[in-house]
Amino acid sequence: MSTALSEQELLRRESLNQLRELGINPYPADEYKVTAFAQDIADNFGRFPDNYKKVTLAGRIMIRRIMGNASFAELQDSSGRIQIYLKRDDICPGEDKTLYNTVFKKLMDIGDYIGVKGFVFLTQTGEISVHVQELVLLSKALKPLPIVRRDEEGNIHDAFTDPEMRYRQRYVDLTVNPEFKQIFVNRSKVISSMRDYFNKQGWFEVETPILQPVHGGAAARPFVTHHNTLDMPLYLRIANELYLKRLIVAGFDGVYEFGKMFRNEGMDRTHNPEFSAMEIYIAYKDYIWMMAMVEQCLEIVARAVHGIPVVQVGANEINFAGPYEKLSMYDSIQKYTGVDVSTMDEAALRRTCSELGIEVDDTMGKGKLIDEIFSAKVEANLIQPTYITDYPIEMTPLAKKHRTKDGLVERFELFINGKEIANAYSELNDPIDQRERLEEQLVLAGRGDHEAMAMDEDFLRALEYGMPPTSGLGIGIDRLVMLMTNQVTIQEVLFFPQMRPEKKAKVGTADDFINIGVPAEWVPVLNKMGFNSVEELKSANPNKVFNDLGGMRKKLKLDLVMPVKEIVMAWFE
RNA sequence: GAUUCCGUAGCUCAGCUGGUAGAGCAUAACACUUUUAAUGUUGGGGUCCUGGGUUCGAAUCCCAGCGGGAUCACCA
Repeated sequence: MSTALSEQELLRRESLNQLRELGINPYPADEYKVTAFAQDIADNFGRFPDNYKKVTLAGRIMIRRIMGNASFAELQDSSGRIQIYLKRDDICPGEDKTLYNTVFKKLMDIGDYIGVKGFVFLTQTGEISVHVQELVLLSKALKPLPIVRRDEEGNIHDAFTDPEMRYRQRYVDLTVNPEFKQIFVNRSKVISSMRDYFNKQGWFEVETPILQPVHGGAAARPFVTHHNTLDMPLYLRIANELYLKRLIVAGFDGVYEFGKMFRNEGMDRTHNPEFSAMEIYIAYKDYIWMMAMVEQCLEIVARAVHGIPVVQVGANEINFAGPYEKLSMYDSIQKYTGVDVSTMDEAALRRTCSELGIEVDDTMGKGKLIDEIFSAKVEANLIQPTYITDYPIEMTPLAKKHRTKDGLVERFELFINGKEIANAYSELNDPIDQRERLEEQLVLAGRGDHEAMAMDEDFLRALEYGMPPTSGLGIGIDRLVMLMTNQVTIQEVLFFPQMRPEKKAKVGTADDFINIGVPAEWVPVLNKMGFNSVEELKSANPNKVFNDLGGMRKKLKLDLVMPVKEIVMAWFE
């Protein structure tokens, strides 16, 4: 798909042609050996000026200030920006001043990648700058970047903030708003510090199927696809829990996986259809042990990102150092509503919900009703890390029955800043109990709960061979990253959040025009004249098009060979 | 899915009770050898999201659609 080109895009394409005519390859293949970075120079030039007498940098031109035979520009590399100083007679020591007068001043643009060699110095106004002695073009940019300007006080003018454009064109966002890169650097630290911690404990990183014949391990609607060779439906995983447990059956003591999960549900600022989760299963442990492990792990993560365990999230200071508060689900409901739901049956729970003003429907079982009360009345109050423990058995088909409390399971969820971050069980390893619990899910599914779990016979078979007592944990990585980077929306912590497809511009491709005989270099001109598809062109008057082509050539000062009339007429046949 | 706000130049945005579209930056030309939101002078650049309707006349009012934001609902 191509779109009609703007004036600036046409000019940049014309500059591209002129560069080639000057014998300059706008997209050279050679390695460019970089020896210095903007941030390092800014940090260390003052102390070690001798180290910067010969530097090579590469990056994009972001600002130009041309003053006759000398110019300043700002070069942006992966680490930051640095000012460069170009003097005509320094980069063009001989008679030929083309490199400065034409290439730099006329044919290069904001956004182009260049390489510079030179020495670092201090300008009269005291700005650390690179005095350029050699300048090369590394890659020509054909689309103009949005211009974001910063003044002396650091105020940002003309900020590029439209969320739609930032998410759809993340490459533009991170180029002109490089401060957002830090979120993704911190995201990487969250994941790598967790992985380091697990590996140090001797746990084993694994990969399990994303395409699953049965979608198990969680309650959610899946994406369905189809495998042609097997001629069967496959589901994108909503969880990997049942596969990781199979690996515990197989004899690994500790297995973990970072991976994408896919849920065909709503999208909002905390939900993306694909999201990242970490699940870990450790043999011979229980959920009490797991709480201590999570405390240790999250403190390490917070320190990896911030250096300290205390993280500012919105108006709250969250302390990730353990131990965290522990509250049973029933106690938490009692604490925040004053109602004791521990002995209620389904009918009593329904009455309680209506008294509390909570909407329910007929498909909801006892477990779901309790969860509704919890979600509505308790969750938002849990700011500091808090373990909610001992859930009703009905809402947790994969957790072991509580060792002492009837009707409950050994489960905790970790809430931080009012959001669920982690979920853990003493895993159910009694195959007969597991079968009954999954059968109860089928009953719920029959009542219309489309999130009830499916039966997985192979998983049950694995349990029948024997799974050691095991504790398992899942952590929502995106939400953890949101906490660690103080972001309110999941889109800000995903490079490429899901968006509706862009509206298709109703224009033909350049190839469509070329196929009817239009020279490639004239296609943008036709677009400029308003012909965005071959059909539009063919419905025009051929003689007028021929005349207008000449007019456009003159108007845009295009250095193109005018096609002869017969060729233009042939476009209309 | 509901409610609500928004969609104008490459970018950020003005545009009143309807009268043929404006600014800053970017861009083009000229000047300028230490500037830094560089500066000065002069230009060019628009499917006012799309499609209907009302009207002598619509960027503006009405309807529908598309896209996005926010809030709510859904979502362990």
